[in-house]
This record gives sequence, structure tokens and C-alpha cells, in this order.
Amino acid sequence: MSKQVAVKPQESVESNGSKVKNFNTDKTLATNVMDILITAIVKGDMPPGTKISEPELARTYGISRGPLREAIRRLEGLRLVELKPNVGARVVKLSVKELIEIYRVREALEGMASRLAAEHMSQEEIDDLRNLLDRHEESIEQLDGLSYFQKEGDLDFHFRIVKGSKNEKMLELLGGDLYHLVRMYRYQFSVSNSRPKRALKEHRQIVDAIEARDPELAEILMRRHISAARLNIEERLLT
Amino acid sequence: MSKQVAVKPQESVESNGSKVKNFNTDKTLATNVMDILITAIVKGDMPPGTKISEPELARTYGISRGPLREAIRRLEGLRLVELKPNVGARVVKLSVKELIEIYRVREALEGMASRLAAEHMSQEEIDDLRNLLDRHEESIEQLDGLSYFQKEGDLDFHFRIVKGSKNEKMLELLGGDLYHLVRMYRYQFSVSNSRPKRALKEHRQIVDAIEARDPELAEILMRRHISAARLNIEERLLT
DNA sequence: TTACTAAAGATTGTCGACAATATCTAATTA
DNA sequence: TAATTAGATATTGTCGACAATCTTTAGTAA
Repeated sequence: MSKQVAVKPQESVESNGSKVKNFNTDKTLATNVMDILITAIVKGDMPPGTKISEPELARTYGISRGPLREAIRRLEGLRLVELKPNVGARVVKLSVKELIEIYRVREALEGMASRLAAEHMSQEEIDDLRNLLDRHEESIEQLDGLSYFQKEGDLDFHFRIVKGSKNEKMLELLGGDLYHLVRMYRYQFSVSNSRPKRALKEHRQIVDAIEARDPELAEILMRRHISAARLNIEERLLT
Repeated sequence: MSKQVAVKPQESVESNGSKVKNFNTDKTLATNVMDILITAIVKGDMPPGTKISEPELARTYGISRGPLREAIRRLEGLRLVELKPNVGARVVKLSVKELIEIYRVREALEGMASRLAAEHMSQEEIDDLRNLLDRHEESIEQLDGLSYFQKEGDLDFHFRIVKGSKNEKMLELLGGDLYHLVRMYRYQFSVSNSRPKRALKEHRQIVDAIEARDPELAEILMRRHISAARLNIEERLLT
């Protein structure tokens, strides 16, 4: 079942000299267990549709049901679980239809983010972004264009653009719920990007537009980029 | 302070013959108190920055702190309150900057929604939408173009477009968090639309584009419409 | 056998009490 | 007087128990 992870403060036995200051300072039990559950759900340790049993989980993590319930309520806010009164919570079911819907949302939102990034991103951030893409290129060449890249690295790029937009609300929306779901879908369907070199090229074009301070183009390119990814998914996964 | 509202089932005395089936069937205390708090916050009964005292609210609504805490955790998910560990929850503070950020998000999201609506909205929905706009027009003429319209009626229009997109995720995002915040801001700053006739005309143009099944145009017009509203706000409220 | 019913069991919802933390108050010192 | 500190007070965090609801199981009747 679920891996055992430290939730309570517990007297860390200091088996090694690492200065990990007990890892959960000023965090509440509910917060800790929430983080653990997010990871478990996103990575597939708790597959979609899994019933979330309060007594069982409480026993597993050695806490009472109170904080656990609060954590579950927050997960509902992140759309990672669905809650039915007097029945309980289940891990959200995945459907290709929803995944495609998310990509439409991303197309709109990140297109705008890209536009704003072209206006507000600092030169330093742009340089960092280019470095990130260089590392991605290495990674792609080493692995002959597969695997790791598109799983977490790709979202890294998109996340930075969103941060570069300097729009907090956008960051909340995309970073808050949507990216968790996107990551979840990717682990679920093993959707590693089938066209990493092409994607990298598009990423570079976007950065170029941002550096050229061309908001229009930055938005168009980002929308095309995400739209292409969506079409790719539709092609593969749609009956 | 806060108005007293029924939260617990309580033996409804049937003062009149209305068949209101005790109003909170299969709802949980946490859900009820959440709805009450949403209204209280949005309408300004609990002004921004208000400390949310668990003991006090629990006493006020006659429930224990457990369900109340769960409700608060959900409100956090809606971005209506901010939560600090070991300190408590406060009603979110309003800032013009954030309001403008939200309008940028709306511009992107509702632009896309409008595009999708042009593809997926049924003719019946379109007819209903036209009826709604007719009622808005009456309302504007009667009141000589003020007040009620832009407070809740305007969002009605936008909400229907989003529903017409047939994109659930979009509906969740806009209907879930953002519209609560928009309504809150409007009550807060008394931002009744200064240009209701102009807005109505733009609404009609958007519906025209949707009925003509012209996604491109529908998106462009919606973006312009929301962008104009944003500029209007910036003009008024920005130092 | 199948469909329905009722009891038993398990799970979620709610509560009040205690522990941990933060905030306020007042006294002490520079 | 202003700053600091120690104690008192209040609030948040957590827990275990009980109530309400759902689910499962066993039994009965058609």
C-alpha cells in the first residue's frame, strides 16, 4: 500500500550527521499529510478511483482523523480528490476528455502568461531560462530523446514563464491545481513527449520572442506549442 | 456582527406552508457553514482582513470547531481566506493590483471560453442568452443605466458563455474561485459598471459571433470586452 | 433462484477536552 | 520613558469517543 513516511515530529534518531532539522518545522500535521497525499496521488501510488479510508490512513500515518480530514478537504480544493457527503473521498478519475480540457485551459492561460512575460520578465530570468533549455538539450541528446525530459523538466520551463508573467493569480491557478493534474496524467498514461527535439525548438522560439519583447508573438507561439501537444494527445489517446 | 443563520438541522417549525424540505438535506454542517461564510465574505459582512476566530464563529453558529475548521480549509481553497499555521485565518485583503491580475486571467480564459462556445453552444442556449440580454436592456432603461445590472447580472452573462464552452475545467476555475473574488471586489469597491449600454452592446456582438459560429471573432470580442473593463478599472482605481 | 428486507458492521460526521503555540499584560531594568 | 522579559491568557492543533449514515450480510418470501 502506501509507503510509510514521517508525519509526526518524532524524535529523529540522528542516524547520520545530516543537518536535516527534523524536516517539518512549523508545519501542521494536516499540511504534512497533505503533501504526502499529493505525491502519492500524483505519482500513482494511490491510483485514480481509490477510496480514501479515514480510519485506515489515520492508522497508517499514526495521526488522528481530525487533521487527516482537514488535509482531505484541501485536496478537494486542488481537485485531486472528490468528496461525497456521508460516503467519503476518492482519488479523482482520469479521463482523456478532461486532460484535453486542461490543455485548452493551459493554451489560454499560458498564452497570456507568455505575453505578460515578454513585458515583465527580467533579463536575468531570461538568461536562466536559456540555461535551463541548454540542460534540457543535453538531457535529450544523452537519452536519445526520451523519458525524463518531458516528465518534470518540461513543466519546469512552463512554470518559469508563468512566474515571469509576474501575475500571482496566474501562478496560483496553474501551479496550484492544474500542474498537479498534468503531472498526474503524465505519470498515469506515461505520456512522455514523443517529440522532445521539436518541443525544445519551440521552447527556444518562445524565449526568443520574450527576449525580443514581442508579446504578440510570444503568446501566439505558446498557444501553438500547447495546442500541438494537445493534438498529439488527442491523436494517441482518443479512440 | 454576523447575521444568525440556521446551520444545524433544527426542527423547522413550519411557520408557513412552503414545502422547503428543511433546506439542508444531505448537507453537512461544514458545507452549510461554508456557504454562509462565502456569502458573508463576498457581500462584505466580514470585511477583508477580518480575523476568523474559531471559538467565536463556532459559538455564533452553534456548532463545534471541527466542521468549522473544515469549512475554513475549503475557503482557503477558494482563495477567500488566508491561513497561517498556529495563528489562524483572515479574510483575504483586497488590492487593486490583484483585481487587475484577475481580469487578465479572465481575458485569457473567457476569450477561450467564447471561442469554444462558438463551436459547442446549442441554438437553444444561444436563444436563452439573447433573452437574458433583452432583460438586461429593460433593466438598464428602467434604472437609467445603473446599479443592479453590473453587480450580478453581468456575471450571469459571462457564466453562461463559460457553460456554453462545454469545458468543465474552465467552469470549475472561473465559477469556483474567480467569480467569488470578482463579486467580492465589486461589492467592496462598489464597481458598478460605468458603461452599461456600451457593455450590453458588446455582449450582443459576442452572441452574434457565437451564433455565426465564428470562434476567432468570438474570442477576440470577448478579450476586447474584458480588456476594456480592466482598463476602466485601472483608470478609476489606480493612483 | 432471485428479489426484497432487516439486522449487523463499518465509515463518516460531530463533539468536547487537552496539548502546543501564540498573543497580551505587567513588571523589571537600562 | 522605552525596551525587555516573564507570566497569564487566549487561540490553534490534536485527539479519542459518540452519533448519524451508509454498506454489507444474512435471512425470508415470492
